[in-house]
Amino acid sequence: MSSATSTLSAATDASAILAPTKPASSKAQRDLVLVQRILDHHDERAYAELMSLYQKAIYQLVLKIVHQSDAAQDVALEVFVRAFRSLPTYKPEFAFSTWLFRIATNLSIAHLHRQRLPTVSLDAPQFAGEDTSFDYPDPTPTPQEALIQLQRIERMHAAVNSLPAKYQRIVQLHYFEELSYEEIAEREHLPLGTVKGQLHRCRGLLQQLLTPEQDRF
DNA sequence: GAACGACTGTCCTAATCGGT
DNA sequence: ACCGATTAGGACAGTCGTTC
Repeated sequence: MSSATSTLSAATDASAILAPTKPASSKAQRDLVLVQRILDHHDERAYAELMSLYQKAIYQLVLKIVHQSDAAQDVALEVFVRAFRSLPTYKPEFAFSTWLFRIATNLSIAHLHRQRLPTVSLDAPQFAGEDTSFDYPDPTPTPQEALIQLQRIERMHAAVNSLPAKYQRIVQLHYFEELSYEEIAEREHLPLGTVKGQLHRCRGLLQQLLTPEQDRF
């Protein structure tokens, strides 16, 4: 048994349940028992019971935030997956429901961030009248914008290619293959500080290479 | 000049608190 | 019970001083 599970076991034994800091409601006690059955015996029926108890409420909470039924179903499912995976870290001094709803809220917000939905100020003119429909700008670039973007990318590649070979390598790994500093250090057998320092110098060099003469200083 | 590592800053997730 | 606001903590990126 993990130490986290042990901690929960110790905290949810009879004395802890009977004498918590705040008197637990009957629902909270029922939830604790189910949680304990999952942790101690990997009881799938307890898992299913907890899920059926909160499925509808979690879905409704998520739906309120993400405003899309399909996405709400996905996020609600993710909430249960995340919750049961993190169950050993759950602290029984708080209601299981509070903890679960907190996870649901956070995952819903994270979902919105992933969607990168543009935000609209409540002070925006469209709220002055009765029409509360949103008029989002079309994110698709125009042909001119696409061409400018392409030229920028070509300039960037040319600048990277003019760097010393060892710098090219870590720039390639970090910015094009999106490896973290730690992954680069591991792959290239370099100390982490070296990777950070080299990328720091690379950025300075690239800035010089990409800044036109007349724009400097 | 380059390598290194300590320190600092930023972002994200989870936890907590207080109000309704 | 629910929800918004705030806080804590961890992970990661970035900066800078020291050493070679």
